[in-house]
Amino acid sequence: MSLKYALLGFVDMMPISGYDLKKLFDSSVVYYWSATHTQIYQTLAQMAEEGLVDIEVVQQVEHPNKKLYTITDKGRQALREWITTPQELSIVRHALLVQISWADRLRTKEIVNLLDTYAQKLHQRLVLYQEESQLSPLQYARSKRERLLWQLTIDNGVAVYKAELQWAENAILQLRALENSTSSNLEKSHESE
Amino acid sequence: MSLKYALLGFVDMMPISGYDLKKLFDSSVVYYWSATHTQIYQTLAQMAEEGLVDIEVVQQVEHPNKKLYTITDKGRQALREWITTPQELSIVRHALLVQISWADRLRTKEIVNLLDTYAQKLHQRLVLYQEESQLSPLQYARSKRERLLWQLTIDNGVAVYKAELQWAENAILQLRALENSTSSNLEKSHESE
DNA sequence: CTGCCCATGTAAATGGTTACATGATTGA
DNA sequence: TCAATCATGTAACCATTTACATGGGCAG
Repeated sequence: MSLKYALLGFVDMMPISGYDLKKLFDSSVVYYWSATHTQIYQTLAQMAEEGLVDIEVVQQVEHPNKKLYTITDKGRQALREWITTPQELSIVRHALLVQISWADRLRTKEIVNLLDTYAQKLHQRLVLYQEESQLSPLQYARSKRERLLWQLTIDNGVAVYKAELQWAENAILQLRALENSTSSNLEKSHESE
Repeated sequence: MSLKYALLGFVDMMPISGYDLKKLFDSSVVYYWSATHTQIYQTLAQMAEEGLVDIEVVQQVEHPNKKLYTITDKGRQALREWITTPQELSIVRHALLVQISWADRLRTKEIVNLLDTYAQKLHQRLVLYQEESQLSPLQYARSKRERLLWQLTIDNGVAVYKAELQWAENAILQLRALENSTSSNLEKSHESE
């Protein structure tokens, strides 16, 4: 369960509440994992049971009380151990590709539309990352080395999304080319074979 | 739930059993989704309840009986509708990037090791896809157009994994460069700042 | 006075994996 | 005789999402 260790790393930087962890996870810098507040609160509770973190309740007047989580020695040790354990390649679940593989039922126009919508979303995401990588948490890095590591995680997102974008644009070209070649001597044909 | 429609597309090609669907999903051609047999059997049962598929039990002597699933008109309609519905970008859950982001605790050698192990796995996967794309189910495509679409799903995997590979190799270079620049006038230093 | 921020939680459902179970056939 | 293939399933668990719940402070 990687979420546990994603959280633990932040807790190791500073005592922090579940609420603030959620905000960090929503920032695009932590693009490589996401979680709902429900899951974060529950995972933190579980980590406390396992002795990886300690809880300190901070009384507040103008706001609801908050729980600050602090890493323990056991937590620090568990984190270090997990970090060095090789992980399997992530399992791919790519809804668009499921659609593409059965899209022969659609008109070329519709398929191109699917790909184009996808490309637009990729483009938005890319812009977000490239902007974000200039500002924000990267500056809180405690060493040049840590900043490089954080930059690398963003670079990964940029690299992957750029590859997907190129793929989508190229896919559109190939589909159009096929359409032109097969319906070249027919007016507005919708036949597929 | 994309699994339902991934299954439905195959069922629309030919009457097929859960067992054979599992085999298809395990072939690397369907790289974009995976499922255990448990999940496939249960999803098929659910699809039957919803009236998307019909079940025919085939009695066998030398082997256990099997259930052949056939698509219904309702199923065909549901599939077409889902295919044209734009999906959100997949949620990224990238365990290696969680490790990288907290890896300042490790020696450069250990980080490089992580990246290198990852790169090797990517390489294996890439070889698999590029081999597989020549043989196998691609030949069962019912039209030139369908074959192009299936090829595109494989191309996507190849493109993404190539991008990740380049990223990993580049990351190793950057880490080594940083190490050389910061410990240039120290013998075997392990300091990070 | 509307809606967002602060801050945490419970309950229920969905999606997915792992373990356990059966039992005949076939090839090394 | 050992393991794999054929073929399906249940039960329990883990991971994650969605919906529901509370309640004061603060800005437009």
